[in-house]
Amino acid sequence: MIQNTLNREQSRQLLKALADPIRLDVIHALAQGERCVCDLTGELNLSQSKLSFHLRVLREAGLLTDRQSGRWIYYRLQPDALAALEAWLAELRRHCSQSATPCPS
Amino acid sequence: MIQNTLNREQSRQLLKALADPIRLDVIHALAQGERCVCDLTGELNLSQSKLSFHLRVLREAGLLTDRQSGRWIYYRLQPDALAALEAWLAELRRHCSQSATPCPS
DNA sequence: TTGATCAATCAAATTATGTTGATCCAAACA
DNA sequence: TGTTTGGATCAACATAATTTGATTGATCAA
Repeated sequence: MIQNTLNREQSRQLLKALADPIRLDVIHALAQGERCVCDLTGELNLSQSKLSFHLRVLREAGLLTDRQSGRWIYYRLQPDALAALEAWLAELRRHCSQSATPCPS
Repeated sequence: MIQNTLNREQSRQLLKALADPIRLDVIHALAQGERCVCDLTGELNLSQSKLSFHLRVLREAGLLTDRQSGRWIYYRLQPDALAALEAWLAELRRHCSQSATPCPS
């Protein structure tokens, strides 16, 4: 996530990745700080392949980054992605309160 | 959307509602201001029942409100819902940069 | 080396979501 | 009234996402 303004497709990817209960559990766990995959499986009580699937979705959306150290892999939240979504939301509500011209127009 | 801090389920509802290309088109259209359903079908080139389905999802998530005037129904964005999501995102990135304690722990 | 462990990946089965066309309801107008 | 129009809803179908269990590759320790 380099730029700060998301296009429609980028924001959709982020939103879709976030819109799942298990992935929100992961996100909340990582909001406390970086964690190893093996710790997450225990903490969230998930099967290994299930967690791995959801981590991949989040990583490919740009919400997480990972680093390897020995045989362990550590994941952390990518704050830029969250900030970009925030900016996108803020932009949306700038003009939205304007009333419609009555139909039939 | 009364309160300002979302729980996990509320944020998931909002995110899920937003995570769809057609619904994002609707959201972007309404970000310009209120619109009548009949205008939206034309503007977004959607069948009536399809648009109605997606409007319902957005409305039930709390992202839109509607008002009736004669036989037309006008939808608008609910800025509080967007603001609540923004706050939720901001909270997530507060502590997320802390490194993990190395495994095995 | 060999065996054990961490984690990614795959195919098959399951579940959840979105689409379509028809039908229904209420408001407006003749 | 009867008819038209805007919009919601429904059931059947189509598509997409998730879960599961098995397999694989890489790292490390014995």
